[in-house]
Amino acid sequence: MIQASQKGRAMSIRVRFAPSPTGYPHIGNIRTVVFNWLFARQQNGGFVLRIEDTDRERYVSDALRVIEDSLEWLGIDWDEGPGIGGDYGPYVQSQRLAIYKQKAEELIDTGKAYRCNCPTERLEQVREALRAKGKTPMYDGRCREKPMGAVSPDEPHVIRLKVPPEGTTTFHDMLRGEITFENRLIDDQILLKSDGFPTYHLAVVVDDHMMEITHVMRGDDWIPSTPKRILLYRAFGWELPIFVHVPLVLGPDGKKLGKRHGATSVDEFRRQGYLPDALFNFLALLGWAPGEGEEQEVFSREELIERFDIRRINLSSAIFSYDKLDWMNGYYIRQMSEQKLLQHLIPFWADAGLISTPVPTEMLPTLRLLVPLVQERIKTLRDAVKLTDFVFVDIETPPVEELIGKKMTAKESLTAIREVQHLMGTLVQFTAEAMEQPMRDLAETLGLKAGQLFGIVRNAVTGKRVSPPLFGTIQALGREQTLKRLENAEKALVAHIEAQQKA
RNA sequence: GCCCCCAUCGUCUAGUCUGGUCUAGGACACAGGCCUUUCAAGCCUGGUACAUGGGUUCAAAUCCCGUUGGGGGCACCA
Repeated sequence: MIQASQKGRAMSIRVRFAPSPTGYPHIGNIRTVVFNWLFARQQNGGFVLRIEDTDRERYVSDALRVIEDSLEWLGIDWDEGPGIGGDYGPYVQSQRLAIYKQKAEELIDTGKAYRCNCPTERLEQVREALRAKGKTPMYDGRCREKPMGAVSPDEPHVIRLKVPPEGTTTFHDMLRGEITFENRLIDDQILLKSDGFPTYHLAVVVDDHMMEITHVMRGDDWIPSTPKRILLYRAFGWELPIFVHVPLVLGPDGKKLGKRHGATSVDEFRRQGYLPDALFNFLALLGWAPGEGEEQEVFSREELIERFDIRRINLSSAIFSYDKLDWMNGYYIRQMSEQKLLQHLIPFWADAGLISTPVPTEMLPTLRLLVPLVQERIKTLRDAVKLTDFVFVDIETPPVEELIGKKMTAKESLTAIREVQHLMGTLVQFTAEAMEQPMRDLAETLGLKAGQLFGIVRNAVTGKRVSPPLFGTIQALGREQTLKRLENAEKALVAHIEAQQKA
């Protein structure tokens, strides 16, 4: 953690991630967080985590914990925030209510805001009427016209911003330039709700100002409501931060990524067996590219920090490609040391109920044998489970058709199985290296292609047509299990041949 | 409905700001091939894109305008 910035460090940039604990952080928001974090780390600036828990109705109790866990898992650290504090705290908005209230009252005193006690039903009616006329639904300003004091501070009410009825409001976006809105289409935004909590607009402006945030980088779904906040900054007489609206991340259907798109929360990606470094790399490249003819796709965190450039963020939204993420994750897996991969794999085997944790010492050699076998075959860590489950649990003897080799009879297959049984039973060293050549020799002796023989054995021993390399698999399985499964296969073939003869 | 943003292969993108070097490059995915005990991995090859109409210019993917398309927003939600 770097020391929280002092006011004197005017040169230092400060950005923030300000999630609302109404759900788990999803991958689209996190992509924007990645941009913020990369920028902060590159500029040696501050990265602030602030919790915007001003919606009491949608509050999810464990969301804060999951948000923190997700960030930590992805290797995104923050310099100030809940738990660790900082010079600008508290960093949880529900602990700052007095500030927002005071700021809202200030605006009433200066004539920039007013109290409104219109009931919800009336507001809905007003909006509906405007909608029916094809106009933008918004508040009609009834309470705005009332004399000061008409709505008592003691009765239930909200505080609204007085938006100029005419003219335009323009702000500068670092990526898009000037964006202009007509004031007559901007609603008299509620700043303070009747429950005493601020709305997003008030809280974010007050906090970004007080916390000296220099760059407000967020999704471009916030563009249409930005003028409301620009007006707020002006009402307070505060300097504007630099606005950077980054494009949204879309689901495969082209719509804003959300709960309906299946696995979207960071937590789900973790559970599915994605590596944090791979996900981070992928996310950094979603809507941003180093350019300059660069064709590299895999970047270390350090490289990304070094090369990230806000100005190179794309303007159009990007569809989240699970295919490319899978490829990248597989790539990272292949780059990993076997020892490291083993450590990553253990929790997944354990979750599947295939092994217990802590891993029993006698189980470790088996796992170590399995790692190189699966390493280049899996795209996610969880893929290893299906690829190796037969090593840990008993298999069903496969249907007899699977035990008969290509272009072979049942009898020939039976002979082959018996020869393999003999071979496996008499091997001095039960290792992949020791069995490969004898097995190849055996195939030749039997007049079979290696593939024919190995196919039969693969089915007999793994119960599958597709498996990791056969000899490594057999070694991992061990002599006892191998012989047992070969015996079962032999019995199945014998039964099949007898049945054929009777018919 | 109104407002705002955006527009290069199916997808992520390079190239657009500083027009010519772009018969548009890379990656993922897909197809074929090689390798091979299956599946992968790896290597090789292939197809697919400047939304559209008008300008400006000797020259436009690149600049301007319209159209179309896509997305987002219009709450006492963030």
